[in-house]
Amino acid sequence: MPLSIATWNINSVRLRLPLVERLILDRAPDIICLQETKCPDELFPVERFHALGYRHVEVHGQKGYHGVATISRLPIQAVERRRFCEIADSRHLSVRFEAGGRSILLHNFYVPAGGDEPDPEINPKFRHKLDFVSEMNAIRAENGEDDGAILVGDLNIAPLEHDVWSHKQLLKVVSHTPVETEGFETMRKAGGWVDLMRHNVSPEQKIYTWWSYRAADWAASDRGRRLDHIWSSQSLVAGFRDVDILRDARGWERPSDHVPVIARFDLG
DNA sequence: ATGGTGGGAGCCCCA
Repeated sequence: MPLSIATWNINSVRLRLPLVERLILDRAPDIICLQETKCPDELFPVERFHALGYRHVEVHGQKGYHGVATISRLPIQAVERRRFCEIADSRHLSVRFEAGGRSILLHNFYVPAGGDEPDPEINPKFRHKLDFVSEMNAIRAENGEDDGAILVGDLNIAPLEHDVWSHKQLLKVVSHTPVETEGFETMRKAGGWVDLMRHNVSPEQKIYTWWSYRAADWAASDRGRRLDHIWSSQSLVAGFRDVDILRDARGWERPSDHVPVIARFDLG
């Protein structure tokens, strides 16, 4: 049974609903995980997704900032909307669904960006980011209840050298500092997670999913970072097929600064 | 060598 899961930081779901519709028409992913929806739950455009064949919509939003949503053609049940660092931000939603006779838990995350100054002593946003990632150590790929798990989202960290356009120039830039990248990889491995975007791609090859709005020509300068991720439990790796990064979406009209990433599985 | 852009709220926050 084929299964495709998309993750996309949409940067306002109401403003960019036409872009999500374009993704649906082009790719028809079975499940779409959005971040930065910036939409209170009662104003989420649920009916539009129903009309497009996505009958199952779970949201965890708030006014103005943050917010995640998981939109599905397959039946899903909301499992949890977790709070991290004892702050009421809407940054996590997990759902359960069945595919190929297996029960799968799907986590959708929006990790704090962390501000500009990479010093937790003087920048509380950076402290929050480090604490948030540390608390993610509790999110395990094998949980004893499900047959597998997938974790996606805007994790706001580019862990490897070739996840950024210039490793050397970004070592002191939030998203690629050693304290972030090391904590991130430690957390991923401790949780039993496999980095699917790198599973069949050489660590020497550049991968980006985000390009800043503050570039005169994002495509020409191509100063990107891999901030969006798709992980799975070891149990789903045999069924994993490939990942597609929709770079073209960065050039769509009024784009998000992130592009959709789609993982395809074939679960027997 | 610095500021560049964008969304949402509401006279400034966050990315």
